[in-house]
Amino acid sequence: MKKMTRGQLAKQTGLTTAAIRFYEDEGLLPQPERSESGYRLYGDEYLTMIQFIQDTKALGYPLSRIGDTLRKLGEGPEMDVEAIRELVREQIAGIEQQERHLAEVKLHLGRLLTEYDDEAVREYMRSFRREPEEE
Amino acid sequence: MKKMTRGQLAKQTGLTTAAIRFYEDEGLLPQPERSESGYRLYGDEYLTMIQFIQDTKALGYPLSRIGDTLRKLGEGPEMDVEAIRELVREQIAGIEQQERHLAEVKLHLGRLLTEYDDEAVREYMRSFRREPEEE
DNA sequence: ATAAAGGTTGAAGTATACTTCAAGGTCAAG
DNA sequence: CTTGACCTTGAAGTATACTTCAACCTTTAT
Repeated sequence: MKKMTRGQLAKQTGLTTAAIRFYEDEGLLPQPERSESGYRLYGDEYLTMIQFIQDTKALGYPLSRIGDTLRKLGEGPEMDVEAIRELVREQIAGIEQQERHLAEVKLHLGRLLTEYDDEAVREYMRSFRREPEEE
Repeated sequence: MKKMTRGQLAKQTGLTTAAIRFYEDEGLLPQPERSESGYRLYGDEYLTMIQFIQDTKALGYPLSRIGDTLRKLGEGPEMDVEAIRELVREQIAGIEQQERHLAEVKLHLGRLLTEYDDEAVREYMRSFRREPEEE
């Protein structure tokens, strides 16, 4: 398998080299192999891990938590498969909660476009303004 | 209409009083009316605005952008209704993109639970580990 | 063989979103 | 009429997630 330098990995993933370095420093990514001269050599497993980081970040999880999960996933064959499934289930539950929230907000906004006329939109706008001050 | 103090508004919205102050300082919320003694008095329109901030923040928008939108919404009756509809459409498009992304990630994770057996899960775990280094 | 492009390190800087501190004024209850 | 909860302000501090700087070494192309 061909290994990548940090710059190549950055290009593949859309991250900056500095961001990859940061993730390594924070323990989200394990230290990769090095070449004779000290260059880091990243295998394809780094693409998988970074994909996981990007997906999970999009769900709003902090890097600290992502790092925890990622380290558990990498713990090795001695790790309980059921524990992994549980991690995955948690993640899915989080996604579903977010889906419900999005649907709710979307419904609210959508009504402005479909069910209401211009006067209703003006009304909505008024709810964002201070009422006329009566002295 | 009864007005609230900052603490009451905080309780209603789940924010801290310091966060509300911060939003005012940043221009997300307009300066509210004051009592004789200088206490801020918030009307119900602040509940609407803070709900909007919380919804929009959940979509991943930065406060700066939320502030822009919120100020436009509050600009007054002279603002073009079509411009408001356009803002709302943009917001909905953002939600839909996020929904698609969530569905994709969920599908990927879901397959681990339903379609694959323990060996497949182990395989997935292996993709998070460095391959054995051959010298 | 040299120059540009890209790699290495330690360390400091930035942006976002708040929180916490300090020092004081106000209000409602007992 | 004082105590405690809550309000005010300016200013500094914190957490997260990176980015940028400086100084130097390696690889690739001409």
